[in-house]
Amino acid sequence: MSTEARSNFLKTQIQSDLDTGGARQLVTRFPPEPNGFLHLGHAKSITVNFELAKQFGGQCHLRFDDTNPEKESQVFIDAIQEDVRWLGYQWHGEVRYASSYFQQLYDWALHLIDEGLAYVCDLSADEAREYRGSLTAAGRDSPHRSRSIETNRDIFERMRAGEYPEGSRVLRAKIDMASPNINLRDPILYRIRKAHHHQTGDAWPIYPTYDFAHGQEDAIEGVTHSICTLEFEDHRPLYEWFIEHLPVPSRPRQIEFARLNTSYTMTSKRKLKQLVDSKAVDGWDDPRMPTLAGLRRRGYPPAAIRHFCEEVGTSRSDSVVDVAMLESAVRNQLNAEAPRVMAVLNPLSLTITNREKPEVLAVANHPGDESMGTRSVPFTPDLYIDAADFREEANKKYKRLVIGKRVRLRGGYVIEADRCDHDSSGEVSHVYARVVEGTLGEDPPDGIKAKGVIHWVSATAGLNAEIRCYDRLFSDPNPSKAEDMMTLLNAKSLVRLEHAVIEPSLATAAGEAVYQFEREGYFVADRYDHTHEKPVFNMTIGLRDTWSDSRG
RNA sequence: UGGGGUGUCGCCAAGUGGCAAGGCAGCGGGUUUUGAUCCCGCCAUUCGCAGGUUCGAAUCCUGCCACCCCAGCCA
Repeated sequence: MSTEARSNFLKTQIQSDLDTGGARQLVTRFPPEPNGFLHLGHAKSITVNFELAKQFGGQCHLRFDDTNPEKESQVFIDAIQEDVRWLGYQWHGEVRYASSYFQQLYDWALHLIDEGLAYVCDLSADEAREYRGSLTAAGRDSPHRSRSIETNRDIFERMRAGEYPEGSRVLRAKIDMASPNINLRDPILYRIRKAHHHQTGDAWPIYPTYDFAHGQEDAIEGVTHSICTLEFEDHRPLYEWFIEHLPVPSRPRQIEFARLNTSYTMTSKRKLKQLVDSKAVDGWDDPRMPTLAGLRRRGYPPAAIRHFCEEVGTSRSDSVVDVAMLESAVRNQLNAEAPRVMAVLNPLSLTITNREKPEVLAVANHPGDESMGTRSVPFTPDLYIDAADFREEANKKYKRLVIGKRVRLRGGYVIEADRCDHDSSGEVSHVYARVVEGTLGEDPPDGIKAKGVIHWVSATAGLNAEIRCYDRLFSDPNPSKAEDMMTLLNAKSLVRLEHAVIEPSLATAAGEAVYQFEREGYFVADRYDHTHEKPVFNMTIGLRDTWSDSRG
């Protein structure tokens, strides 16, 4: 996969700004509000900001945009930092908080009042909405718009002192109630919130709004390029208005890009919460969730997520990226780095009738990377193979074990099946086969080659394991467009296999270690539930499959 | 019907007046002790539509059309 940086409008613009001296060194920032868990969409934003800083030799800050205490908490602050680090990024300097700038923001609000550019408005929320007008009709001036500077200063200072109840008044910028851009119709700068803040405690009874805070936060930190998503485009004139009318230490610039949407996925916080609350999934870090915690538990390597974000590109057009692209990035990464092992998901007993003594085979850990070495795999007379790998009879396209035919046991001998037993319901319950001598690392001496290769595990030395097979959470490519997404849930998004058997080398697997179970897919030792006594693996992603039972 | 955006292969996406990159998906073929990987090949005479300017247009102009965002004291 190419890590070659492809051109995009952000890089072009930044290069131009750097060339013309608009900025000496690039400074970006990832500014989440600590009110929820990070998901794939955030990963895109994180990658964009950190990679840009890396590419241009600049720096990227992590700043919590914590201006609305009622929705925020320390739990999210901690989780977000862990997720950003897990993704592979380290922000420049200390973690920053919008709340650290509350005093400066307050002083700047006073500055606007003194300049006659802000006023206290006593309209209720409902009245304010009515005065704001509509998309097609201009708004009307608030009756409090012409208060004197002295009066505004006095009331605002009392707001700050906590003298008024919530909702009783707000501070507004005096811009233009008739602007076709509704964000410019005297936007609210401060509202009264008698809420305990996770960082500032009870120091403030008033809190700045996003619009009044964000650009100034950027300016304080020397952020040169404030990169956000398209829905903030209409806010840019306001962002610039504050920068122009306030004595800020630098002049940041806002640039917007299209947020990442992925098919078969949904990243609305509200809907994700619905999935958790309704128990459709097992929590915010369920392996089927698009949260970073979920992707992590699923076994998606951070490098794969980064590559995916790079490959998808950054543009300004609304789009829905095929989730197959993400899956491809994951396979790509794992193919290179995951050691190979064998595990039988649906065990079928197979007895080797011409062997009595156990043997130990040395099997390569990676077919294309000798440096990954070999491991010992016990080969005993009693084995398990997957039920799907045996048929009493089959056509020529079936390249697995068939009575009277040969197949190679991966990493071991070629065997030939002789007969099988059936259970009371007629299902095959036991297969009997023979080793074809002289086939360890060699083709059969008689020239009759094996039809294919199947994986296996010693029944006596193998370990029982729980394997959780995951599939896409939704069966529809566009769940977020649906009236009721719950009807679009994939009923088979989780299949628990309680009786899988894994090869003994896996006894020492560490939590979060990812392996390729040969011929099946990539599986990760669950970071919470996996123990050496009771192994639990999650299916990260299956191997690419260009063959299906319908063809054979 | 106000304002702001976006339209290039099934899905992303480069391209910035000189004659359509790349990835994903798909389809052929080869190698293979994973029906994986890997390797080779195929996959837009055409850039939302219609006009115009130009020797030359996806790129410039005009007019349409479609889709997305905005009326929180959320971010």
